[in-house]
Amino acid sequence: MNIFENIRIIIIEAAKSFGINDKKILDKITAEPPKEEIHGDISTNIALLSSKALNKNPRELAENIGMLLKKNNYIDEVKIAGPGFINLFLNKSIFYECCKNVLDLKNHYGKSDYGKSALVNIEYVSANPTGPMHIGHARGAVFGDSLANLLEYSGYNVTREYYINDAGQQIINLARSVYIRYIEILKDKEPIFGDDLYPGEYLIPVAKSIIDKFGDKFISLKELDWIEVFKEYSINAMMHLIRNDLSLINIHHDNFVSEQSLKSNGLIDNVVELLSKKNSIYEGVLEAPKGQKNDDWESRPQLLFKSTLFGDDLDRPLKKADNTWTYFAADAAYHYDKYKRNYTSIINVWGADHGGYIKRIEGIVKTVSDSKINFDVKLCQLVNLSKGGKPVKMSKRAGNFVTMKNVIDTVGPDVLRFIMLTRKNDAPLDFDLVKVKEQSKDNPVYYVQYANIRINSLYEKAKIHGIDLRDDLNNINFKLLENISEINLIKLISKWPRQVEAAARANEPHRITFYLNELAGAFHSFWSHGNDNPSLRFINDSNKDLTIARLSLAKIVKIILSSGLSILGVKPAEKLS
RNA sequence: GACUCCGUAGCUCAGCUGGAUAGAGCAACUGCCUUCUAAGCAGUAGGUCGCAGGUUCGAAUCCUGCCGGGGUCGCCA
Repeated sequence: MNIFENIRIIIIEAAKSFGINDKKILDKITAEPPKEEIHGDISTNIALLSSKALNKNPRELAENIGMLLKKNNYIDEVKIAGPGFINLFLNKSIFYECCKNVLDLKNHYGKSDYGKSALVNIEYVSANPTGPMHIGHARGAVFGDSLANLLEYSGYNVTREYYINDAGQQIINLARSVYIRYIEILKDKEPIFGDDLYPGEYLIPVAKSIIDKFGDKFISLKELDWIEVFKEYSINAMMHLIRNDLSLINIHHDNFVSEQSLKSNGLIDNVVELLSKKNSIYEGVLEAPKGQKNDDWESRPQLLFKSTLFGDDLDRPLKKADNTWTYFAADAAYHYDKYKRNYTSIINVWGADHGGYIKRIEGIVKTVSDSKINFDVKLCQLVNLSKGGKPVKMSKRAGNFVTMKNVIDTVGPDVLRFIMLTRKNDAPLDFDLVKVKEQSKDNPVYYVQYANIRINSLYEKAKIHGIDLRDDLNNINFKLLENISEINLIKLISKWPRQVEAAARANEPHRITFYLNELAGAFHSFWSHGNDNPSLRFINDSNKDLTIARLSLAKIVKIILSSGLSILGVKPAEKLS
């Protein structure tokens, strides 16, 4: 039950009876909570939107529509304000019905069929298989996974996908790095790594596993003869490592797509053929890059995609000088493949450093789909890691970068996931390894979790009074909840479904975090009133009906906390640690 | 130089895809512990929404141009 949607339907009916049938206007009619409480529970812009079409003064029209709306049982009072807003003051009964609805639906309250089972593909993480995940990867991973949860919760059919960059130079470098470790072990030789290689010790076990299987047969062979074996073993080992890291924060992709497989199964040829048919590629010569000296720039005709048609500053090459495909060509094939798999929406979660890459891929998606599918790229900004206020410096060259696993070992998976969603994706995020573990109201994780812990303690207290909140209670009289703090809490509860929908529409899971913070705040607020005024405590020995109503309210909060946290991928804390 | 994100209270940030007198939390100040856990709550104060135009009934939000900050800009992946 979404009371805002219910009231909106009533308003639309009213609009129709005033002769407003233009779908464009009807679709724009809002029923939303006003910023200020004194303006009522729901505000609608219907009069402002339709005054022109009806050729009437908006305030006068608002008066007339308002009189009609007032006849509805759920609407106690109607006030016209400003240029022609209609403010509705709802009868409390609708909010009490909403409470009952939550208890009936339990963790289904807030779920919707908003997405109408549309197929959505979310590609996230896609870390290069050259080493363990570091803390920067974690943000995109958590964001993407929570977005997937959010969209599933909102009725979409979601595929969680990982694109494995298992081709190209970096994989050769990876294989060479493992070979150096191989030689190190077999010949007891000090390893020397070039600039592009990977000196991390995590490659030693990979070399060992190759020795276990093949012995020392590669020592005397030329690179050409060992490189493929080393590539395969290294990629498999690194993907195993990454999947293991991901499972620590409960991330499991449905589908892994290999860049190499796109190259070998001819999909690139297919997409190039299609782009050619659509007249989107040509043989051309790019200008030398501006603003930087041309060290080895060579002007030559090459196969280009017309990405400038989509706002890119250059048309982008599909083939390198050695006649092999570029990374972009493979990625074009990858997105063509997604299109062919019938997704209606494609969402990519990338690091902010890939911002310049959006337009060319958007161009590909638009071209191959004739602009028929939704395409959205969510960029995640940097994570500034610190420890007790001191920045943690990371340098890959020195090899002292902080891995995601390090952080999980320090703060736990739930804290990591929660904190990663305390900022919107395009804002930088501060992550302090000490602060996130503080048990104080400054720490949003504990603020929210503590609400759940308090409710758990209520469950225990209730048992002593012979009430088992795990059961479905009958005859709950929500009307007894009349205190302003209770009403505020109930009103916030009634907003949950529309918050979920707004978050899903914007692809912004952080809104769930902010809502939960607000919900926890409203709960703490009421709880504390019990300190000042014993008659406002949840458990009231002299009034069992009131006690049951209040405990049910607590149960409702627990249900929503649990739903919200499950979208974030965080387990509710059951007690203080 | 181009592209992109950001600029909102002293600090950290929200702001429901255009709504009303712009909101939280820190920090500051004032109260609240014989308690269902004070790991919390109530209250006070704090603003030219970077600047200037434009679009309309109405702009923090959309458009244009500046100013300031971050990021990106390979035949790398």
